[in-house]
Amino acid sequence: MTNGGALKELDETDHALLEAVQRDGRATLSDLAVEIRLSVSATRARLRALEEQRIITAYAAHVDPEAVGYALRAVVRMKVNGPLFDAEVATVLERHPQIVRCLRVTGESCYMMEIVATGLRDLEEITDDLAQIGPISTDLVYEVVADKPTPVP
Amino acid sequence: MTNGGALKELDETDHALLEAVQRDGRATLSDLAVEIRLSVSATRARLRALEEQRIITAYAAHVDPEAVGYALRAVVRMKVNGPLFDAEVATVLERHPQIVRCLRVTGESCYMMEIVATGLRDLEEITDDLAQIGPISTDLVYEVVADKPTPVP
DNA sequence: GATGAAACTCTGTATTC
DNA sequence: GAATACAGAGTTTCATC
Repeated sequence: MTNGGALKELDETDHALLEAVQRDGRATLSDLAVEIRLSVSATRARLRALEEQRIITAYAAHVDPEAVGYALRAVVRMKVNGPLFDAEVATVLERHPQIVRCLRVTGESCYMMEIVATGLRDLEEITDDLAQIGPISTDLVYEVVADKPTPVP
Repeated sequence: MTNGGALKELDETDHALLEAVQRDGRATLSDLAVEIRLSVSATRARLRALEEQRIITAYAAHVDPEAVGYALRAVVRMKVNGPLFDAEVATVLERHPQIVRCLRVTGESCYMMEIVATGLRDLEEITDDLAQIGPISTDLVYEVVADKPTPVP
């Protein structure tokens, strides 16, 4: 029987594997095997285990928003008065795929969102929608200074 | 000669390809070819072009921070008085891989950061370091409500 | 965890529309 | 620009040690 969920301690080799596959998600098993100094089959077994334990949650290509036409990136903070605005927020998130990230955080019931937009007009449309839910404050992003993978301690 | 950089209009097929490869970064060319209804060689040509134009910037595995021991996630906003604190910020980013994201934004010369930490003690160590650069405000993240790929318009 | 053989995938080149 | 086809190299998979 396969063990789909049980958490095991991650050893140094697992850490190296996670590090490698975050750096290059398209690396072949053979590449990874060389990197972590294991056979291909052992590498595959470990990678599978990490996937099945949902430690690796996905593999994805990164697309540069600017290169596909989003000249702007903004951070929007939104306060909500009541306790549960999950439904309203979910609706807006579904309506606007350009809200690429949304966090619910402490401090005056805030949501923090990251939005990509083709221009100010485009951004305004989304923020107008958000402002219906609660008071917002919008900051434009000058630069993504860092966007790093999860470190493996 | 190959065309490494020139920007071309992306058509529907390119959009479908970007969408597919963001959803599954490990999909084989054959998989992608089926999905976008093109031959393998045409699919490969388009994927190459997207990579060479730096529209696809990377492929990466996503690792769940919680699953590798980071119980906490925090958003830290930092104000800096002077104009260029890039060097100081770069140093802290290098010293703390747990600062997984850093944006430079409008509004009182702010940096916004996302940090993963094993606990409050761990988080405190990083925020103490940041507080040396400028005044900070820290919010804990209750929930990552959404983390979506770049939409292709 | 390693090995090796079979099946599959990728890459480059050539041909045709 | 795209489809088809072919071959060699590389990769994955699985049974076996």
